[in-house]
Amino acid sequence: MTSQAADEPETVAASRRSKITPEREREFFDAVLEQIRECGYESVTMEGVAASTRCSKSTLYRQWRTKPQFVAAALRASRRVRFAGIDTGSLAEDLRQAARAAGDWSGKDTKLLQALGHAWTADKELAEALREALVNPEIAALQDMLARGVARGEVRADHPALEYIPAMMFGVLRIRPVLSGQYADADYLARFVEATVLPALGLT
Amino acid sequence: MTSQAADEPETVAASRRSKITPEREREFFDAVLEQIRECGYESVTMEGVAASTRCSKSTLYRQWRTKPQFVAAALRASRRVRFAGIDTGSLAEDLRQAARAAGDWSGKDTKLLQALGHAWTADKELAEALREALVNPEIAALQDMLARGVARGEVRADHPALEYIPAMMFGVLRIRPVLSGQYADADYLARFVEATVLPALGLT
DNA sequence: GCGTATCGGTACGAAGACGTATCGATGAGT
DNA sequence: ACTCATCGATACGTCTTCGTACCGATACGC
Repeated sequence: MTSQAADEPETVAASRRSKITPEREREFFDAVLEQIRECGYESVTMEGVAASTRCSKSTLYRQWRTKPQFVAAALRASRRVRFAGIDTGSLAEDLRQAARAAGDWSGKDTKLLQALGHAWTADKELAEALREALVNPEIAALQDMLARGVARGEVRADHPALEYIPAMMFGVLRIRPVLSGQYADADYLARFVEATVLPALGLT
Repeated sequence: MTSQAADEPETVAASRRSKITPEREREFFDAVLEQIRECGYESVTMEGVAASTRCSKSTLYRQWRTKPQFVAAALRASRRVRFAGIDTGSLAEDLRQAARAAGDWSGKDTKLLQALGHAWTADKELAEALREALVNPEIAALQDMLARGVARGEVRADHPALEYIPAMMFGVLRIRPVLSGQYADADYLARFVEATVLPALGLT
C-alpha cells in the first residue's frame, strides 16, 4: 500500500536483489513478533531473532536498518482484517460473530499491543505501522458493519452509541487482562456484546 | 505489609533508621513514576532518578534492593482512590461524576499503565503492586457505586450489564489513545457514559 | 560455466545500565 | 559534645546490546 515497485513481476516486498524469499521473510517477521509478545519490545534483541531463525545478524541489519524499522516492517506485514467477511444481514448477529472472531485472536494481538508498551508512543514509525496493521483495518471493518446496519434501518444514523462501539469492543479486549488477569476469549466477548453493546444500540 | 517494625511510633514506611523523610521518599516515587510515564519502564534508569532527585544512586539501592522493587514500592505508595466520595443518591449521576473524575486523571494513570508495558506481566511483584495501587481500589469503589444503585432499586441485581461496567469504563480509558491518539478526557468519558453505559444499564 | 553479490558466522567497538564499593561529610541520638 | 550510621558523590566491574566489519561459501544472472 505504501510503496510499490511497479514493474516487478513477483512479490518483492523484501527489498532489491535479496535472496530472501517471502516465506523466509515471514519467518523473520513471525519470530520477532512472537519474541515481542513473550519478552516485550525492549527485551527483544536482533541477536535473538537471528538465532531463532538461524540467520545472521548481518542479514537482518542489511535488510532493515535498525530494530524499530525491522519491527515496523514486521507489523505492517502482519496486517490482516479479522472482521472482514462478516455480513449476516443483521447487525446484532454481525456483532455477535465479530465478538467470537475477535475472541479467537485477541490473545495474540492484545499481547502484542501490550508488549509494545511504551515503544509505539515514542516511535512515530512504530505507531503508524501499528495503526496500519492492527487498528485501522479492524476499525474500518467494524464501522462498515455498523453502516450496513444503519442502511438497513436497524439503527438510526445519529444514534449516540454508534461512535463508541469500536472503543467498547476493543477497549474490553485490552482491559480484561488488567482487570482479571486473563485475556478476553470468545465467550466472554459474546456475553459482553449481548449484555452491553446490543442494549446500548437499542437492539435489545 | 511484608515486614513491620511493630513498635515504631511514627511513619516508618521507608525502612529502619533511614534519614529519608516521607516527603523525600515521595519525591523519589514521584520522580520514578514520572520518568516511567515519559520514557517507559525499561528506559528508566536508577541513575536518572538519582540525578533528577539530586540523591545518590547508593541511597536508592540501599533503600530498595533493585529497580523492580523500587518501582513496585513507588506504585504502592501512589495508591489513591479517585472514585471515593462519589455518592449522589442516583446511580446515573454517580456514573456521570465518576466519568468526569476519571477524565481528570486518566492521562497520568493511563500513560503509566501503558508505559509499564510488558514489565508488569513479567514481574509478579510489579503486577501485584499495580493492581493494589491503581486497579483494585477503583474497581471496588465502582462496584460499591453499582451496589448502592442496586440497593436503591435502580437496577436489578441480576442485570447482565452490571459485571461489565468496570470493563467498559476502564477499557475505553485504555483504548482511546490507541484508536484516536489522545487520552480520554472528562468530556469524552461523560459522553461515553451517557451514550453507552447508562443505556446498557437501562437507565436511559 | 563464471563473476559477483548476498548469505551465514563471528569478531569487534562503542555505549549504557545494573549493582557494588569506597570515601568524606553530616546529622541524629545519647 | 561525641559517636556512628547514613547521606551524596563517584569510580568501578560486569554484562548486555546495538550496529559494523570481515570472511569464506553459496547461489543467482548472464
